Amino acid sequence: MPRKSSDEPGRLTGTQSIERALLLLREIAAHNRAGSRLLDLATRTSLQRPTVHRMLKCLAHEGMVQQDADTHRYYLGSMAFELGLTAAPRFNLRELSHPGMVRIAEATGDTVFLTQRSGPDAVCIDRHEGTFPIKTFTLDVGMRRPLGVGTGSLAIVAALTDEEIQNIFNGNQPRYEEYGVSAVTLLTQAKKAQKLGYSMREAPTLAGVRSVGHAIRNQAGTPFAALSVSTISSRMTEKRVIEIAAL
Amino acid sequence: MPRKSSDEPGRLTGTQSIERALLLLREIAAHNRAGSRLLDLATRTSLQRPTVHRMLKCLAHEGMVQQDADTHRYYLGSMAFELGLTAAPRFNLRELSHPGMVRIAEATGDTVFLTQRSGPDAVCIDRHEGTFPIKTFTLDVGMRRPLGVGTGSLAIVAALTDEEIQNIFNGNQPRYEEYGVSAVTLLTQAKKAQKLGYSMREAPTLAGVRSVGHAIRNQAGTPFAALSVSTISSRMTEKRVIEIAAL
DNA sequence: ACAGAATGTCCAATTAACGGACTTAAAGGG
DNA sequence: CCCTTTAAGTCCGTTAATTGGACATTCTGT
Repeated sequence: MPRKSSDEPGRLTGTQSIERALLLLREIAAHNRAGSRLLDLATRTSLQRPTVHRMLKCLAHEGMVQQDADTHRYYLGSMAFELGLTAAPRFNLRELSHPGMVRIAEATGDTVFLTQRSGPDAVCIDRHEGTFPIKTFTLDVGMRRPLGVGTGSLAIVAALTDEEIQNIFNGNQPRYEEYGVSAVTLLTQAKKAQKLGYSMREAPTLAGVRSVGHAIRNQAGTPFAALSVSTISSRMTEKRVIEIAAL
Repeated sequence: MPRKSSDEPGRLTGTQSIERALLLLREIAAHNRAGSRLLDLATRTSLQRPTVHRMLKCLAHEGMVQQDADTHRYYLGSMAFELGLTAAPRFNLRELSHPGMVRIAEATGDTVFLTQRSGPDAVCIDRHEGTFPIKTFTLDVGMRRPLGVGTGSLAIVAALTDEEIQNIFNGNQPRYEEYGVSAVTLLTQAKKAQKLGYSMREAPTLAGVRSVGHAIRNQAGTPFAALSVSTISSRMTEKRVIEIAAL
């Protein structure tokens, strides 16, 4: 029995390799700046090297990923980009949020980020720069990190039910280490955010940078995205909540 | 023996289901405006209905596609969009081409399209409107069609080797019907484009609309993209070639 | 309310994917 | 410069995952 843990019970069947391929794509996407080596991908996905290699060869052949000829590192390919272009018209959250983001950026002078939940991850899908001369670019558009890592991300988590939070934190546990956080500290921060109604934290990497995030819910009430603001000092935290509520 | 034809010889092994899943994604992308029904996808991909259904369920679960709850139609999902955002920074053809597109649009007053090859397909990745009041939007950004359908697309084909052209036309043959063209007429047009150095044709759907396209080659000399211009009348065909050569 | 057509599900047969072991290529260090 | 280490890439017998024929269910139009 090679399957070490039975994982989720609601597992769908007959699609192991597709699931694995998509897992690989997500993992490659999460490290698209620096690229990923074969072994790293195998480790991070808990798949066997030959399996990863075979799948990547196929994905590369189809253009979903591309491999740097010199470094052998893997990146997302042109087909990923093209599919994104095709899918874009149906995902207008960016356009919907844009006026709100501009308003917040103007009111605060700081940079505003739009983050969207994507399964166990959160992806930054837009960024609007403020006028304040010291800019804090803690996120790039397209950046994918495990849910809980990042202020907007944390705001989404905090807005979920306790059961979902547990599931997510359990599932992402091994991945948190890479970002220098632990599931326990995240849980504490999420609890705090639940009380406040918005998430707030000091950037762990850059001292003196503080961010505030607020979740966006759909008609059904489930949070699926978040707006967040990054500043160098701790100015205005309440205002933002009001601003965001206007959306 | 369920495999009816041995297809290409350089077939890679151990990745059947991933190949099929990506085939589905491309097919969904090619009809993302109207969406695709299960049966249509099965027909177009020559896969069995249950197989398609199982794969789509998985892809939907992972967010790569989404199914309209009412119509049951399938569309590209949020994850496709997100992967595209992540991949975008590495694909700067758009930015590189932008000045050239603006220049051509200003010089001609017409709308300019940037088309990129994607395996057996071509995808429109950018569009720049001209000032001329009658606008001919024959292509939307993200639109995916079989190579040969569309003027830019045809320019790419014409710039390939005869062997490749044959392979592509053979492979796409069943798909051309949907677009009201045949491989033989395309071959004639491609030959003509090879002589001219650029592709030109009347839009088959709209009378009085004529387009001109020119392929873009990479360092190795292989064409991977094309610029094309759409006009209502037949004005200026040579100028464009010069303009495009400047890229 | 019914027929036709679509989506969705099940499960035994079989094949396609898996992964342990091996080979080849590239870094790194003495 | 050669030798060690580490990573990438390949092979192939085993077996578990995928396949697809047949059936159930839901929707659509008259």
